[in-house]
Amino acid sequence: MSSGERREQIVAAAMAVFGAKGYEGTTTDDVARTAGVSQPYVVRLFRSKENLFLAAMQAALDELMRVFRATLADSPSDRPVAKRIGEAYVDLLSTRGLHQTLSHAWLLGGHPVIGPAARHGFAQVWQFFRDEAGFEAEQARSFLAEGMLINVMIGMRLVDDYGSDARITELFRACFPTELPHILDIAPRGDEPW
Amino acid sequence: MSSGERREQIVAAAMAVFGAKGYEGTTTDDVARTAGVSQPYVVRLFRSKENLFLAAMQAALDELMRVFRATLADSPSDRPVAKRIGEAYVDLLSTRGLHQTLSHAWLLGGHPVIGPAARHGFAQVWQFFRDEAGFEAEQARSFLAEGMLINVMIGMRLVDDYGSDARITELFRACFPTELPHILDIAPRGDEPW
DNA sequence: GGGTGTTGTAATCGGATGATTACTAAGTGT
DNA sequence: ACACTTAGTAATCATCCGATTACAACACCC
Repeated sequence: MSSGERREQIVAAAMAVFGAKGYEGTTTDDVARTAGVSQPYVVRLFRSKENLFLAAMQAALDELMRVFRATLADSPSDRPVAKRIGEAYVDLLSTRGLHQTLSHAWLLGGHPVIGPAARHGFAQVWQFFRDEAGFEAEQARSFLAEGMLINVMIGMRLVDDYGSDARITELFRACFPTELPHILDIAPRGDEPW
Repeated sequence: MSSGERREQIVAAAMAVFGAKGYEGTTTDDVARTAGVSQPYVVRLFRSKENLFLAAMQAALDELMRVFRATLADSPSDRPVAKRIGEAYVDLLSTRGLHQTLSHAWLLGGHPVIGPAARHGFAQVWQFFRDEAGFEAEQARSFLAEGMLINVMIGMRLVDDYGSDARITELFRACFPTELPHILDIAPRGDEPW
């Protein structure tokens, strides 16, 4: 296999594992095993764990923006843009680890290398909503806030309590009045690592 | 000093450090040094790092609920409840690490011990908004979402870019139309550890 | 003033982990 | 056949970290 293909494979594995266990909680060996290669090879291809995380974070951002732009592009325009982008965001749950890798990155603001990269990526997302999607500042803020709540609910594995805890069930119905079955279908659950 | 007082002191230190560096990113020695005691003593008082994190998370939740209930109790009622609780939440930024310790906890859903504790704590917060504050489900959801966005902005150290990045400046003005100076005053900045 | 419990530390251990080194195997061009 | 590059691993190293042990200082009580 070419090293380029291996890199992609490893980045996908890194996104899943970093998302599930966080930056510090993940070992390069975890990623290597998930990708099916040896630990030293991961380090050699990415030079350091820090670099590997940056690659995973960037891949998550790239995929996020790609899907958002595609959603804007093939616009049926029979339904509001915000609704369609929101659905696209939820559909991205099938790209394992994407939301949570970003969530972890957002919390690493104090890290000397990851922090600035995270701030830069976040600013790009804001810019997309304002300039490309045409949202007003207020709408962009509200949209981001909803996204962060979804990230938290996913990261906390709240789906595990859906149906057994009345409060959680109510929260899910408030968040996803229409897409609930889809969410329950594709959200990561407690059976995943950690 | 009594061991009870020491515990409180160490829990406060743990909240600050866990908030800044996350669960896995924090060492028991970090917490010990911040609290001004030796590392073995921290381990002996809390039995394990995991237990120490649970104590810090619980302390953050207790303080959060205490302040929220106090805000409800001494109600001037000249201003809407949601506004006053929102301000109380921002004021809690002066309790170093509270928001971010909770943020990290919310992302540890896959952890066999911390995960269930986090879900339980989160459900309690939801219950407070619904039963004690009298919010409708929709309002509670929206309120939680705003809180999560604030947590992310704080954890990312976005304040560091306020004034130098136009997009970030705009985001802050959208989030805090009135409280901006106060936020810039009390939010943790890049000069803190990590 | 010696026994007993409490607060606290120094020293250390064992396992984990990121990184490095040295090596193998398989192309690829000549 | 032979040099050279590329993909990949096994073995190992140095460091870090959570936990344990053993011990010191001090208070309180009788």
